[in-house]
Amino acid sequence: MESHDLPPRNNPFLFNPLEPQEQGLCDFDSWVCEEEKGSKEKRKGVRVKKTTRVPRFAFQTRSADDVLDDGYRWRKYGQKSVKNSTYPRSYYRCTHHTCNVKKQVQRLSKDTSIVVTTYEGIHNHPCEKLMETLTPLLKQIQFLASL
DNA sequence: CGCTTTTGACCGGCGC
DNA sequence: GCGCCGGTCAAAAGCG
Repeated sequence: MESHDLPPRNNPFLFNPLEPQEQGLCDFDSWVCEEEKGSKEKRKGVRVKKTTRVPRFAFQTRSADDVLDDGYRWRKYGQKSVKNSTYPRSYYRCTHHTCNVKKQVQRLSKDTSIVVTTYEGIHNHPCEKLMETLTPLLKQIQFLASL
């Protein structure tokens, strides 16, 4: 475990990180975006399965910490070791009921200090954690401003 | 006590 | 059809 050259929780709060112009704000070394995963488009006989157009995007960051705090709450639901990688890949899901955003975290075997995070889907709810931390501050600001 | 993580089982797709 | 591979489930353990 070497020292990461990035602070652990320096992620900006991005609601939709698909904006390319936003990437200057974040610490992502690189990022990839796929519009859809067309794997489920296969038609079996009569019925054409609903085209699951799930936006996916991945980025990799240089961090000693596997799970970087992006402001959402994630529940881990699986972990698998993949081929060509000495390290396992972890699967997380957003804990919000109405929100089934998934992400998977994988550490490169080549470079241990790099973590690849792949998001799948877009959050359909505001970031609670941001609001959580912001609300008391806003109240305090309002209180001070009323003096 | 309610949430999380852990971990092996299970399952579906794909190549042979 | 079979076996590998990757993704998910779910039961039990763990933790604040």
